[in-house]
Amino acid sequence: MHASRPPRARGFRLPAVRLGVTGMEYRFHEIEKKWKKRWEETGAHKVREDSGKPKYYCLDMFPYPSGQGLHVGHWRGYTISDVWSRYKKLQGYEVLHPMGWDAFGLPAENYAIQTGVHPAVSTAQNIANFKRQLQEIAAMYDWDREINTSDPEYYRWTQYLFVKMFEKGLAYRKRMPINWCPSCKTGLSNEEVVDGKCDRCGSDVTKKEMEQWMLRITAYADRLLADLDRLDWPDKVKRMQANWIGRSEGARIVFDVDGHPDARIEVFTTRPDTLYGATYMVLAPEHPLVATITAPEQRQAVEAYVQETLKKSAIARQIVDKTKTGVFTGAYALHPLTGRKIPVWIADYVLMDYGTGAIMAVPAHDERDYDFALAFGLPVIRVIEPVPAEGTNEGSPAGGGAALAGGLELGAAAAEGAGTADALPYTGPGRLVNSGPFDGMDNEAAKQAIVAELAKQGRGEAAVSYRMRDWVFARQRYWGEPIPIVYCDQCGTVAVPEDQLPVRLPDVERYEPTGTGESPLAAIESFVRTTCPKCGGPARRETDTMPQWAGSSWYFLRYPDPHNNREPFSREAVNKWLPVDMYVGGVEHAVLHLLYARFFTKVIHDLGMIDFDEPFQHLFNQGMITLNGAKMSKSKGNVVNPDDIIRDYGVDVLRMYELFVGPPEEDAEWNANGLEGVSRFVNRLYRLFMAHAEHPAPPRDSLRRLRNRFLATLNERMETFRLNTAVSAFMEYVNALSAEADKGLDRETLETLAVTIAPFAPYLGEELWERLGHDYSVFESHWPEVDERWLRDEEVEIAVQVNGRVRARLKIPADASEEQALAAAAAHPEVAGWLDGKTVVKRIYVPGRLVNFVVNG
RNA sequence: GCCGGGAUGGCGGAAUUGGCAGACGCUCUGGACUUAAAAUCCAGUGGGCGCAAGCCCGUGCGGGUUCGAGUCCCGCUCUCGGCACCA
Repeated sequence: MHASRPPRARGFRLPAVRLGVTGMEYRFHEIEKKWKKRWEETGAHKVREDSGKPKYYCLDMFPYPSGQGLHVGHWRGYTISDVWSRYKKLQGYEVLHPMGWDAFGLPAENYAIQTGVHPAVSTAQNIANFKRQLQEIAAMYDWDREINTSDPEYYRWTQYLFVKMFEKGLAYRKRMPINWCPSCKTGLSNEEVVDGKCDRCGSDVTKKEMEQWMLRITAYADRLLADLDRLDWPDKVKRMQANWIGRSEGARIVFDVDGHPDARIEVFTTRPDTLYGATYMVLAPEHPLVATITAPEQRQAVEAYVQETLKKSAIARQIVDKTKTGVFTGAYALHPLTGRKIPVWIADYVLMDYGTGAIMAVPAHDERDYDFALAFGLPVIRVIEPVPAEGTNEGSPAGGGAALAGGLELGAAAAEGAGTADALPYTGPGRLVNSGPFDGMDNEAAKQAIVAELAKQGRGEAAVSYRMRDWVFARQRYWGEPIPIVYCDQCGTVAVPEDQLPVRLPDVERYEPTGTGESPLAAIESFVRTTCPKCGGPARRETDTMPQWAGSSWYFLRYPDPHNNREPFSREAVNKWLPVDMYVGGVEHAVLHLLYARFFTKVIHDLGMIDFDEPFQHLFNQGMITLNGAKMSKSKGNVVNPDDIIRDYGVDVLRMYELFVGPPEEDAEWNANGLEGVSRFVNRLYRLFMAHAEHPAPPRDSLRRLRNRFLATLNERMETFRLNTAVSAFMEYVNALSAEADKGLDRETLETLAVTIAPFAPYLGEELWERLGHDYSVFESHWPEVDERWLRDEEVEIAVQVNGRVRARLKIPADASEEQALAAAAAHPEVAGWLDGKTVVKRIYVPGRLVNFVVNG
């Protein structure tokens, strides 16, 4: 808990307290109230489609409106994006900076199960509270464009997009094992399984075979990977997505099964070069061939093992200690090139949903296969021998280029390395042995050669596999978009036609699952029973709903045209505003949301509905705010409520502190003293400004110089997104102006201050701007230009070093020649002492920076 | 295990392409104003030695390159993320 502070009197002091004749107290509550009202009246935050200005789309990741409300950690991202939006507006852009609600989701449904309050009701309440809190931020959201994913007028179009995918074959049904909670009697998504237990009740999660709606995201794997290159995103996020997609190149190889002429085992491998080292095969326990090929005497053991595996959840199967288990099927595969008999096993270290669900095991060159072979006494055949690469000489301190010297050391290095490189399993590069016609071949070349030979015989081909799986798109939950599909005995699986959308979520009495693994919708007869859109005969509705990720996968396309009731968006509006220029949000969505949104965008592009195929040009991940080193959360009891801070310090101070707290992309610890410091600064700025606003002084060079330097510094810090140092720049500038203030401040200094502070502290910016006599909003003005002339000095101070140590500082003309600078430096009395009696062997001059004399003796 | 980020005063953090380490803020100390306090303003605040001028040390640790390294290279330590039987 943060130190609770006594309520401050500052904000509540009512009479205008005059502080001498020069200034007034900064009464933020009055100022906030005044400008809030004015913005409302003038429609200050409405986007003007016809302004003719260049567009800028600055988007926040829209929140799930939880019952917890916002804390100061949430404020950080919203502040960053709003400062950026306002900055862009002052630079002359028409800025779209919208906000909405990712309003479907499990918490509302769980709340309904506990209390019976309809999710629509609790969600509406939460949205009202969130909206109130978000309006406190003073962000320039255009609330006319508010989006709610649980609104039928919105999810109608989510369903529409699903239908389009269904028509394209991108949405399909598949029977597969999913996570299953035997106590809650419901299927669970991976997110709902924590450490192998049900997030709701804590029971051990098992697996259950169920029909699932899937989206064929793997069809886009290549493009999702390749197009990352075009994005201006943090490397970390790109890397996470690339890892998630997990492309690997290799080969698909077909093995015949001895005594089963119809059975063929297909494997995927990245190491076709090790084909001659395959000493056994492994099928995933769920593999369809298991039932076919298992020998009668092994059947009992195999079935027992399969049952045991199915009991484990995917999670439990992964967090085990990796001890290898498995059972021999009694069947033998035939090596595609030698015809050698290879025993076929099943083991849970082979996963059904990666590759082909079967592998050729090469224990000599794969750690997992080696462990398994060791555990079950299977043979190990070495087929790759390490070869000391020529020309490399890692031990040489001189680095590359010393090929001859390296060659001489080669013998010793090879002998030394041989002992370790001989050990199995060996996964490095080398030369083939025990591989028939391929012996002696480099293993990389052998990959090609062996695949070519297999292809010639029709027993294999080059192949690419992805770690990423297709997207399980069905949930057995109430509070989500109904999947718009109807099952007809005559016509089969039929999509609900466009003109019958939305399929509305009906009211239900009970939100608990039905017990059959179906969603609560299955219990509503009036919902389930329908007529087939094709033949008009009796039909049943799909009762599963979409996952929470559905609505957020395209919401950014809706903001440009949020009230369109004929289509999800007009092509023209979306092509005008998209791609999003700046997307601000937490890194926790690095993979799921951002990958799904990219996938949807590409699909929508391929449907011909939009011209671009990447939604977010620039992504920025803000760091979290921590308190006592931990992420803020109500359950941990370490939240700071923004309402309290606003009451005591005002909105502008909180905004500036959210930036000043640290580099925006890094986590930062909340510190009440730091907030106090920012508050002091804002008050100092206000007093300084007010002391001179009535009667500005005539301009003078020292102020011009300060102003232009400040602007140049600020611009640089804005453009590099170092917003914490941008706040520092204001502090430095105000400190410098304070030192000059006894001679007065000119009007341009004051105007610059008012305009540049406005994105950070919009209320204060407006107030100061008005105080200078303007009768229009500061945000209708322009970000000031830098006059380069004032950035140059006639005189610069340089450091004079002797042997790299600073011995004196010296002012010289900025345009001094090297000779002049060196002469002046050598003549400096402090320096002369250090040069006395020494020989100067080298002189370095870095213009505007320093002189260095290298001496010896 | 694999991939990646980070380590700078009492604290949060600044430092263009290698060029005056510690901007800015906090904390603390002293002073001004006040009957007093709060607020505000002024000065100081990395460590050591010194009356002082000043000198020496100092950016996680050990090496290296360079006239010069927080920054570049090699080898470590600790720490924080992500992935984790993906064939």
